[in-house]
Amino acid sequence: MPAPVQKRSQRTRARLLAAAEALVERSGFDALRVEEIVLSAGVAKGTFFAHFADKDALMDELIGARLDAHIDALQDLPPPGDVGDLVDRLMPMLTFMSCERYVFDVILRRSGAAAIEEIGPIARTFYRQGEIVIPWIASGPFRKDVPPDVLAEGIQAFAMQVIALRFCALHAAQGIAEPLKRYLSAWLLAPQAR
Amino acid sequence: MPAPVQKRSQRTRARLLAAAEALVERSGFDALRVEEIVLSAGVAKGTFFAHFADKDALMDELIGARLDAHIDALQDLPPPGDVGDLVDRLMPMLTFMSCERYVFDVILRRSGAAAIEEIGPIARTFYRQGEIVIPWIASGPFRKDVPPDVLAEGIQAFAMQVIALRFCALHAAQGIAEPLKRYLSAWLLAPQAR
DNA sequence: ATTTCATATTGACCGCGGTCATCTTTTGGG
DNA sequence: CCCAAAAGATGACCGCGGTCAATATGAAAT
Repeated sequence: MPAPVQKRSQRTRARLLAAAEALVERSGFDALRVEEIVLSAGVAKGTFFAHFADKDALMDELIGARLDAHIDALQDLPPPGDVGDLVDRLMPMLTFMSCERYVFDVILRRSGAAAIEEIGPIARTFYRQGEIVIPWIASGPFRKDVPPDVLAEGIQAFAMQVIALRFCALHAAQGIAEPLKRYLSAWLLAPQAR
Repeated sequence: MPAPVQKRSQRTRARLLAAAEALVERSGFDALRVEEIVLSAGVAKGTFFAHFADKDALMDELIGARLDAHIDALQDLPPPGDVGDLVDRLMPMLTFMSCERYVFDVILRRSGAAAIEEIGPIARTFYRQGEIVIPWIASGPFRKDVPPDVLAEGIQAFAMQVIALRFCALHAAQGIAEPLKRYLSAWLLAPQAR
């Protein structure tokens, strides 16, 4: 982890990531086992933990990569025309975030930086999402009495809330988009505009 | 767990809870080990899991009890005069929720019901909190263009957001109350009133 | 080439949550 | 009072994440 210097080390790390990716492809994130990864990559167990602080750090990498791809797709779009637009754009990412309970748990644990210097991939995607959404909010048809960065943080808070509720049997029936649109209409629009 | 019938069973369960409580008192929630609990309670390990589905279920019980005490303190109060009042009332509970990272993790996992029939203590406290806060919102000086139950859910979302941010090194410095007041001022007040 | 030292790798081992076949105790019916 | 069935308790065992002293391998210095 602390700056891999030898190229052998880089290859090993790449093999571990590739093996993990393949296993996830086959049976999902929740079923991923460190033992299977090292077996498939042909290295010893200890080697894994020489490259990743713990299993969560690997998940951070894998999940962060997918989130990043979703964020990339949002880049360079014009501001959304209304709340429905906004939610529709976020939906692919939110759907992935809620594809497995375990995935959402990892995201919750990792969405904040563990330390100032070492911000993980997932935490970085939250930051990137802000960078994209804030200008949208600022130039779109949304309330102006609250700073756009605060509104953007609120969007993340409500998104997490909706996903969390989705994992309860009580709320599993309704999807993510509808409740989120309800929340964000209240959050992003000035009363007279609603 | 499925309706304890014999009184011997009830005593064992009570001993387990008492032992766990004592251990938490001494060294906190995070350091709690099932082995220590059963050792201290004088029962076998398997017995523990005959009374609690898993360790989380016990934590649900312990943490839920403390949350309940905080909710009790809110009962029968008049509506808060403003957002600051509201946050001040919630602070004791939020402070407990953020006393340990592990405690917050358990609350996150358990705040939704696992199944319709079996709502855990923590999920129940979230419901209770709603029952108390909704009338406050409805009769207090807050915006009326959004139903009070939606506003109450938003309060919970923002509270979780603020606590989650507190566990990041980047945001640890600022407390919980100030950021929460900022969010809730934007959430609960109509623009012209701010 | 040989030595040397930082860097990588190894795998036996540990901690701890959770399981289950087996044994013990309680209870209700005769 | 006795006995069978249900309820409860037991502890050896397992899965899996994570550790660490020992070992191997690269690369720079002589």
